Amino acid sequence: MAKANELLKLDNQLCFQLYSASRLMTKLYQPLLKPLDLTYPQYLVMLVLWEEQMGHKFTVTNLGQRLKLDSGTLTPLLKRLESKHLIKRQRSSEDERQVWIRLAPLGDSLKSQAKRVPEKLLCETGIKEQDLNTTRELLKSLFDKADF
Amino acid sequence: MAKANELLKLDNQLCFQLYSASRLMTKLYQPLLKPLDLTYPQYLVMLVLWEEQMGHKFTVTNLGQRLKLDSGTLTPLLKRLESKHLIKRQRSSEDERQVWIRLAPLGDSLKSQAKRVPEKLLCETGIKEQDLNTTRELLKSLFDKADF
DNA sequence: AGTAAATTAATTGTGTACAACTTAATTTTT
DNA sequence: AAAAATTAAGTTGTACACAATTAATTTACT
Repeated sequence: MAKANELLKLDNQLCFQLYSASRLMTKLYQPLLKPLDLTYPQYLVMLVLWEEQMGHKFTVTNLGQRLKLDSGTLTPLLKRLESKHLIKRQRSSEDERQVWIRLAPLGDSLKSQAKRVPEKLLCETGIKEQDLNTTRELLKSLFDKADF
Repeated sequence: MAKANELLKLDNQLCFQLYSASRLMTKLYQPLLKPLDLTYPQYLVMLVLWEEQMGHKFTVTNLGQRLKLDSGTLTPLLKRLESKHLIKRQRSSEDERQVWIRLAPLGDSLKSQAKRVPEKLLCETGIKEQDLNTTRELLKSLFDKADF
């Protein structure tokens, strides 16, 4: 059937556009994150932490819900951030199952440098902020609409 | 500056929407690909091969350009597809640097099952084909426009 | 209270991604 | 033709992702 063949073509699949756009985006961020010594997923974790005041505590589960990542990904990533002295990991004494994650002073001070990253990205890629917002909204609504 | 703080918020970043949408998409495909015993990136490689007649030969570089993946990713992935007898890898005799990749009979026969995957995905997620097309076009134009 | 069920991180194993490098083969220069 | 540059695929090392499992703890329930 012609229809199924068309659907099967790589370029016609949203999945592939998303997949390659996402990886491209990571590559675009890389040179901007290198001075901060952060990988892209590490940067995302820091973004979440930076949204709150310095003393704010997150559990690993909190971060996971926000970023849609599980402990299998987060635990080693957070250990790497800790070894760079950007965050502190501390097992909760109230509930020994939980581990509190919070900004360390070095991680907090990194925020001012990070603030320049989004505008630099727009600038360097020549992406119009309007186009970017449109795409972002469309993606968000598409995935909010579907029930998963 | 308020503007920079807003830009820094996770939800305002297209990068994060792309990143999580892409991973979500992978997860949605997973149950559909499991019967085919394919991972999502393996499925993408197969899509490229299925676009051509059975005898068509691709080099690793060809596939890499199409999928925007390098040999460091493709070589082990292709070896896994070969071990499942879905493709054949054969070093070219004309140019010994190259390796020809082509569908094996089993890989070719898998195409008929794979044809159902895209429609099943739309069906199971309730995503409207129209919304999907709009997003796909917007993403494509956004990334074609930027010069990278 | 005491046990079952649920929750939280961590661990294990597989499979990408990709930078940087290596090796071998081919092409271009000189 | 020999040297230099380029190209193709593979290798190595690091860092995700994530399914499945485990271990420790807490909560719920009888």
